[in-house]
Amino acid sequence: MDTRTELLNAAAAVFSQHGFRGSTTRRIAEAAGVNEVTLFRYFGSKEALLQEAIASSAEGLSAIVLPLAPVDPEHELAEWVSALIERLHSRRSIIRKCMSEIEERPEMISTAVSTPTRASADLATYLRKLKSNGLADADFDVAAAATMLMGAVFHDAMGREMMPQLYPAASRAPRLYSRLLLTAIGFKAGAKNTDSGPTSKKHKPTISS
Amino acid sequence: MDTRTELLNAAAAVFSQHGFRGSTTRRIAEAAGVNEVTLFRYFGSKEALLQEAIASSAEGLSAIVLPLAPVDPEHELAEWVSALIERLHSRRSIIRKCMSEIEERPEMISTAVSTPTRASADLATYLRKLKSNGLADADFDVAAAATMLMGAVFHDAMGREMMPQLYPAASRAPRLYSRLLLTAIGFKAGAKNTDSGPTSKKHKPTISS
DNA sequence: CCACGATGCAAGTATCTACTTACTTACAGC
DNA sequence: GCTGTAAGTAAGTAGATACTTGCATCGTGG
Repeated sequence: MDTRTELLNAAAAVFSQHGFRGSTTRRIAEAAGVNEVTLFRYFGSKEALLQEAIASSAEGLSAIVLPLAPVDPEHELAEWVSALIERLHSRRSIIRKCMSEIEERPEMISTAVSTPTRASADLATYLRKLKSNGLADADFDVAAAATMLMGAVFHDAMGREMMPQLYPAASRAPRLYSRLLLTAIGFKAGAKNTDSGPTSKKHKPTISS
Repeated sequence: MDTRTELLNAAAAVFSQHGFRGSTTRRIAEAAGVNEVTLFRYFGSKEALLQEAIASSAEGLSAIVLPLAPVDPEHELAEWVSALIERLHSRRSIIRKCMSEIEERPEMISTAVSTPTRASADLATYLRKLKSNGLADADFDVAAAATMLMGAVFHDAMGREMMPQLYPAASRAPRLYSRLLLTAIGFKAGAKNTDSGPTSKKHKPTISS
C-alpha cells in the first residue's frame, strides 16, 4: 500500500480510539509507520488528514439494502437488521467519536451522518410499501416505526458489549426486533407478498381499522 | 454558591462541550470564575475534578419511574417515555462525551452507565408484569421489547436535532413509540388492568380482552 | 552515472498543558 | 489587633503539540 493510504488508514484507526484531540500527528505517523513530517507533506495539516480519513473510512463498504418490493418481510427485515447491526458494531468506536465531535467540528463529520440517514430513509420507504400493499395496518406512523427499529439496531450495536445483560442473545436479536416491529405495524406472521403489480390486492384486510 | 460547587458545575459544563482532553484546567477555572490554582487546591488534579463533576452532574435529578403495577399502560408508558426523552435530550452533550470517552477512561465514566441500565431494567420489569397479568402476549421476548423502546428513546433524544426529518413530531413521539411497542407485544388498545392484586382498583376496564 | 522524487532525520519554534511554588490580599472570629 | 483560612497573583517547570526548515539518503528512470 502506498504511503498516502497507509496514513489515511492509520488516521482513521487512531481517531476511532482517541478522538480528534487525542489523535496527535506523532501517534498517527507512528501507526502508519512513516515519519511525522511525511504526514504534513501529504496533507498539510492534521485537520485535513483526519477529515479525509473519516470520509474515506466509510467508502468501499458494500451498501446494505432492502428489497425494492417487499416479498418476505420477516426474512428480509431480519437480514437487513442483522447486516446493519454487524456493520454499526464493527464501526462502533469511530461512530461514537464522530457523534461526540460533531458539535465541535460539524464540517469535519458531515459525511458521517449520511449513512444512517440513508438507512433510515430506506427503511421508511420499505415500511410505506408494506402499508400500501395492505400487508400492514393502514394507519401506522411510518416515521415512528422506522425510528423504533433503527433505535433498536443502534442501541444494540453501541451498547451490547457495555451492558450485555440487557439484550436478547445476539444470534436471535435481528429476528426478534424485526418480528416485534412487524407485529407493531399489524403485519401477520408468515404472510408474504402476492401482490405483484398495481392490480388486485387480495390480502384479506382482516382488522384494518 | 461555594467555590467547590462552582468548580464542579463548570467542569461538567466544559466537559460536556469539549470532552476530557478539551477540558483544560484554564477553561474550567475561567468558566467557574475562579483562579486556576484554586482548582488544584480543591481537587488536586484535573482528572479527580472531572470524575467528581461527572458523577455529581447526575445526582439531584428526580428519578423517572414506572408504576410498580401497570394500570393504564398506554398512558403510563407514554409519560415515562416522554420524561425520559426530555431528560436524555437535555443531557445529550454530556452523554455523547461519556459514550465516546468510556473506552479510554472506563473508571471515570462508570457511574454514567448506571442510569440507562436502571431505566432499561425498570422497563423490562414493567413489561414482564404486563405479560404475567395477561395484558400482553404470553410469549414475547421481554429483553427485545425493552431494547426496542429504549432504542427509540435514545435515538430520538440523540438524533432528532441532527436529522429532524426522520422522526415523528416531538409532541406525538412518546405516544407513538409506546403504542407501537404495546401493539408489538400483543397489548390491546384501550385495555387497562383489572387484576390489581388483593386490593381492588377501580379503573374502568373498557375493552379488556 | 546522474538527476529527481520520495522519504527519513535532526533540530527548532511558538504555543499549550497540567501542575507547583512562593507570596499577597481579604475577610471572619476571637 | 491578631490569627487563621480562603482565595488571588505571578512566575516557573517539564513535557506535549502542530508545524517548519534544512539536509541526508535511497531507489528508479533516463
